[in-house]
Amino acid sequence: MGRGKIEIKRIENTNNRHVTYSKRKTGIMKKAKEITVLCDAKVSLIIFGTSGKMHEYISPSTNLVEMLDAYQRSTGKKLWDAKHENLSNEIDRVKKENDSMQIELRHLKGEDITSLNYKELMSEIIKMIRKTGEMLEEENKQLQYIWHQQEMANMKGAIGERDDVYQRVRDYPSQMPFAFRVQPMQPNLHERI
Amino acid sequence: MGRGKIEIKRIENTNNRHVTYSKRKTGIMKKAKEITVLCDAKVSLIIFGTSGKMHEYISPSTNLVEMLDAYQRSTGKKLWDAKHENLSNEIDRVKKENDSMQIELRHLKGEDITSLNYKELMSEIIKMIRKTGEMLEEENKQLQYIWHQQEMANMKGAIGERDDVYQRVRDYPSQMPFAFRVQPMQPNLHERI
DNA sequence: ACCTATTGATAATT
DNA sequence: TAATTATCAATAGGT
Repeated sequence: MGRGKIEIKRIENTNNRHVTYSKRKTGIMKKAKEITVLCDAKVSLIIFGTSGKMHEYISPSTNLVEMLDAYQRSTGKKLWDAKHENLSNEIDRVKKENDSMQIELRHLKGEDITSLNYKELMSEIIKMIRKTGEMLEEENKQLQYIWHQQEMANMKGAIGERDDVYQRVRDYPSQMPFAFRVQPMQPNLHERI
Repeated sequence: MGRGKIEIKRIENTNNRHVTYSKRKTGIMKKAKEITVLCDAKVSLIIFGTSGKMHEYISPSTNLVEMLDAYQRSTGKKLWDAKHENLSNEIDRVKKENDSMQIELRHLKGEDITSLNYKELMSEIIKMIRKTGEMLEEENKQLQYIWHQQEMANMKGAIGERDDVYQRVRDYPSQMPFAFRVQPMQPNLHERI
């Protein structure tokens, strides 16, 4: 398009190259503006000439950051530098820490396993401890009762009553009168926990 | 440049607009390539049409990130500061979440009250349970031993030995031979917790 | 998509 | 540089 056709290859004559750059730069900018208006397009155009001078055109309906966001969404390419990566990585790291803490919390609260919370769980443990203690206390009472019975028998000096004592032991506790049960030797066991 | 002059304003006919977009997009891309080759220029061209489809051209001698770095150096505008700030804010947010969870965890584990962690606390509880069990088991053994001694005494029918039995009970367990100790009636107590 | 009359861009010249 | 202009390139509208 000019006084003669030209090959598309680097223009070696410096002056010619600069002149052509200037003219074509104007032309491409104009084209960018035109397609923006005519076709509702969004254009980002940045040109650096050999001199290092920069020229840009951005469609008025947008801005460069928005364009680049759209670019990344569209291509999946990441434009960020190392700083950006680092920040993203730190977010990931902290989020993972977060997750594991959340899991630990859930475990402690027992939500995911027993549907009991921490307080309820502790209360269950304490009940179990008390029950264990009571079972052993019952044993003690039983033995103390037997001893007591035996003492009584011995006091009377009547050897013949021994069979009766054995009988009572076998049927304990159903037949043992409540009045004979002794107090536990660790009466305040549960308060100590 | 066509069969008739056109005004540079939005083409309302959708089909015409899309056709024109396609043609002019091709044209501007070609121009970008040409100025790149002819004039040693570096071009970044990104276009989004109304359909949302993206097209780009970057001079082969460079890449988008390099172009944007040059852009920032050239204009002094910072393209990524906004992004960085957003990321930093998210880090802060997540870290705060983290902190409050850590506080909750410490409360649950009782670290702030007893300076024991959860495992240590549980271990203490289990020790206490065992100790409780053992104490009661000792009591049982003691009573069973006494009963056993009394039985022996009764078997012999010797009432005079009674004082001796009382003596042994008072000094228990230091003087009681190990061989006389009976097995606990709840041998697997600790495993049940 | 293709065609082509017509406008637009620009290379060489001044 | 800037203006001119002959020529080539791009494309609007029609098929």
